Amino acid sequence: MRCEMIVLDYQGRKPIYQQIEEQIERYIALGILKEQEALPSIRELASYLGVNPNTVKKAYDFLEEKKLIVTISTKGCFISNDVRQAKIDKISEIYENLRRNIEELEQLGETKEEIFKRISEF
Amino acid sequence: MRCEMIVLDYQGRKPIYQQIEEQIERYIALGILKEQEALPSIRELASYLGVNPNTVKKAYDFLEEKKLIVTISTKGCFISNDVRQAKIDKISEIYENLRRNIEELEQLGETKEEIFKRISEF
Amino acid sequence: MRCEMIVLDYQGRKPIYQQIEEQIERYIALGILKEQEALPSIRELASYLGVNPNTVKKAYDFLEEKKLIVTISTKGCFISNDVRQAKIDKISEIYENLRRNIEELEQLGETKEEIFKRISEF
Amino acid sequence: MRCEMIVLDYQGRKPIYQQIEEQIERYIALGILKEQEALPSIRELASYLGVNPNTVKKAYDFLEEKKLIVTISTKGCFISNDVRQAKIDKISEIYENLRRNIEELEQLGETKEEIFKRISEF
DNA sequence: GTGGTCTAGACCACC
DNA sequence: GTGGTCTAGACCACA
Repeated sequence: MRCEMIVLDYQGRKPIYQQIEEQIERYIALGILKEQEALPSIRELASYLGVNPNTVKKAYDFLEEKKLIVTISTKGCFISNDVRQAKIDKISEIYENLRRNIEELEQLGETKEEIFKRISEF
Repeated sequence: MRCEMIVLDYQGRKPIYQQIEEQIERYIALGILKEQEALPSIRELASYLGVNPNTVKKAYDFLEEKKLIVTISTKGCFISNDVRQAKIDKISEIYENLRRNIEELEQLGETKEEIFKRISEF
Repeated sequence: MRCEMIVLDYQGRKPIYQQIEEQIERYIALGILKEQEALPSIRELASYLGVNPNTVKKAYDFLEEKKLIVTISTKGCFISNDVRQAKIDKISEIYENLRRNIEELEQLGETKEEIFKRISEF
Repeated sequence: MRCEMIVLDYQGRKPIYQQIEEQIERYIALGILKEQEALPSIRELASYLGVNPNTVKKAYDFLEEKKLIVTISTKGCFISNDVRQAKIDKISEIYENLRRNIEELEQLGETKEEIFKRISEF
């Protein structure tokens, strides 16, 4: 992974570590980051982004907890061997989002027909 | 508006003032709160919810900024005269959300057909 | 004076009594309200505007203090016999405003020439 | 920005947060505060001025709303990247003021000639 | 009674 | 260290 793939928004409420975490997670789900691929080292990414190494560490820790990456001492961090589940989870998550949005539109008076029409125009 | 219409979740990361704000916004969008209708006074709602008046005031301030309510000093706070635009904006916002979600699903390899199928099952 | 000549803005920070006071003062300076002319009674104006009589009373009191109106018990309130001074004061006040505005424009980098040009285009 | 640049008037009706807000806005318009420049931290300014941190925060919040400053959580508050529009708006606002003042003077019987004469004497 | 302002402090997450 | 949120109260002008 190249450092430039991470873009931070310093305004807004989302913590930096979470932005890093989510962007890497997204790249994995999209297949842009391949299994076993190396990630930049904590200090390299931190230095590139101009943030504290602890912040990058925190992001990597969360990703490791989700089994999306593995840390190999003295070698660095790598995308896990198997990230299929991650992809499936991400898809479910988005569908759940979709469901909630449509529910809300209905409560706001939009009919199922109108909603489908708009969606098919995307 | 009756105080009981607001329900707080003291756990979770969402600030209290934002919970109040979002619930009132939602009631307005749904038409449950009518134009010109009075809101509970800051003190009354704060005391009912067991929170500080400043917290309620902050919620009301944000709603006023969005032109959803007007506050008349020494009289109280009221739903705005014309709340149609707010409803339209809310609907657009959700559709935009929907669009982004579907786009992302496609990037994750889901076909339009699969997506439509899932949606119609909701 | 007719009650409809007073128009209130319930939003905004300016107190009601002060809005009433300033509008009457302005009408006097402009010569729309003539010397010796009768004002509406406190309760009449209050009832028309939908405000508390105390609020109108406060406005009238301030005007009386400035010698712009006189209260004659059991008869009502009238514009004073001589309001020339009021007019002169008002003009001075506006010129002072003008002076401060131009000073500020100069500090913002506008030259005297530019300012004069803009003003003559009004 | 140095704290000493803010001077408060504890008498008078103008709220403290608004005094802070207006002075900073003014320094920005005058170019004394440069784009991207750091502001004093909320705590630092509050402590220097002897006011509550919330009061300073309120001023900063309003400035952020006007897009004059940006706040980066855990880093501090900074003048925005592009502040030109703010300056242009400020100038327009003052010219509009000027226009209304002159209009009013004319209604009070002053001729354009008299007005110009007085202005050129400033 | 109402909202507007402010204090003196607390605790939190983040960096 | 920073800003974000919140408390528990105060006092004020206004109506």
